[in-house]
Amino acid sequence: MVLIWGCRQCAIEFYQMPQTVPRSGCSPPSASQGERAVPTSPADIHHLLRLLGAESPPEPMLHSPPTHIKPPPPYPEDNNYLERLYDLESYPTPSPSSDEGSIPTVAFQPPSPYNSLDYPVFIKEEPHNRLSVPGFASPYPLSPSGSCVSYGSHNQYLSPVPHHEEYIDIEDLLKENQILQESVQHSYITPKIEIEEPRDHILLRSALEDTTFQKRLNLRPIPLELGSVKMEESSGGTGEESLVTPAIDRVLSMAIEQSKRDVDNTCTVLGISPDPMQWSTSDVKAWVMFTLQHFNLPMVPTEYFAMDGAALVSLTEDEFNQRAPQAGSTLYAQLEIWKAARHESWRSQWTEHEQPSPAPAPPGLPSADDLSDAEEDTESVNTSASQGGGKVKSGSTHIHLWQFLKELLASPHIHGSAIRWLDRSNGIFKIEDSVRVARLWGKRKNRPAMNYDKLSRSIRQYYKKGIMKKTERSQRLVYQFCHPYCL
DNA sequence: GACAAGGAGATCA
DNA sequence: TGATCTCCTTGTC
Repeated sequence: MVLIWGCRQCAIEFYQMPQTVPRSGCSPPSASQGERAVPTSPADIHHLLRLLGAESPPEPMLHSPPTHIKPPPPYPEDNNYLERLYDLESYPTPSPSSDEGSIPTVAFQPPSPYNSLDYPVFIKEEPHNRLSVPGFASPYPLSPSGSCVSYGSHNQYLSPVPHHEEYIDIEDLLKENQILQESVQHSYITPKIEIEEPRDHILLRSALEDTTFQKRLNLRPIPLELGSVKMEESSGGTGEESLVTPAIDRVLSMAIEQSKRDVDNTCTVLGISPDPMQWSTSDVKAWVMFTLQHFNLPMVPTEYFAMDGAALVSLTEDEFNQRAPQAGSTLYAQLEIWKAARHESWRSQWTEHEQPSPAPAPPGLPSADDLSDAEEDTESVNTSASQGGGKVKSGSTHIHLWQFLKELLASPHIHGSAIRWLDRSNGIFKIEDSVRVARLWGKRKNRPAMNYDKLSRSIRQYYKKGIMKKTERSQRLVYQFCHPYCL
């Protein structure tokens, strides 16, 4: 690995590495204060910036000179020596009165073995020409003038930083600056760095767009914009606290965890494997219908997805859109999450504890076959109990009330006049006909004396269990499933 | 009167 | 033993 260019102004160093290239360029000169380069998951920082809605993300500044490298403007008489190489108009200069706020934070690719993870580490540039990287001490001192240097050939800069009272040879300074610019221009042209074509990472997009976990944890959602994430300046924090890496990693981690839970919950509800490759044709149909319903998307004929999981996985997004013009993208994106899930650890947990083939549905819940047959009259199956193959049909008396209510809600063409969704995405539903719902419940449970008073008492028991709750604006006969029971 | 909320004991798998 | 049923009281609309 050879350092090919180092920029003092950006505190970034480009190394020519066997398999890695710096994919994050300098912070755009137009970036406002407080707008910082954003790290991402170890998977791919650049992909994340693109997937966050950026159709034309900022190009890495590898083939054109940075606009902030230009002759220094005239300076006030008491300017610090180090400030002379800063473009005060295009980039914030570290304030002598504060270490925060104006400290540029940029992507930095430290040499291995300091960065075995092979992705940019974010550092801040501190006063006195020192680089500060959590867990990493740079072996390369900066030039005392603060200019960009190639440490491979300019390691003569080992002297302490001179104070501004010391004598400065302006000719040496200008000469150094000239060398710097030539070096910069050369390094922008000569490196033959192949930038991997980013691909949209739908898993992360979906995870980041889902803010339910942030709401539950009382976190403030981070606004995602084109190619960048604006972070609030930390107020009064230390330098390390101002780094966005831990924060964004935490959000990403929680988002991915949320996706894991969603997948697990859907597996439980549908009784299918978390691995789409193992899905049968009926599993595929069940998953498609479940996803369409979950996202309030228009239904499509299940014949369009009459295929097993392996065939489904091989479909392109265009092929999804051909089969479901209004829902294809969502189905494709959801399948991406599931495809990613099969590589994750929780899959092993599933296979260890729950063998899904054949997958028994949770007691009372509609199985995959059930969901694929929307014409089933749940009122007529109240006497059918466990069936062969390990699956429990929807007529089992061993069923929880909340499951039964969801079963009714899943058949709006049959029970829509008795119970219906008001806000499917938030799990809010309304009992339109309390007598009928209670009668259905009593029929299912073989409790002829069941009435709505008793049923509602059972529903209220769910409040303490966190299964259901009253809506924020209390309405009669309106209840809300708590997450994840609303899935 | 219908419904909400909740206490308390009984019942069932 | 947990989930639900059953009965009850109190309060609100």
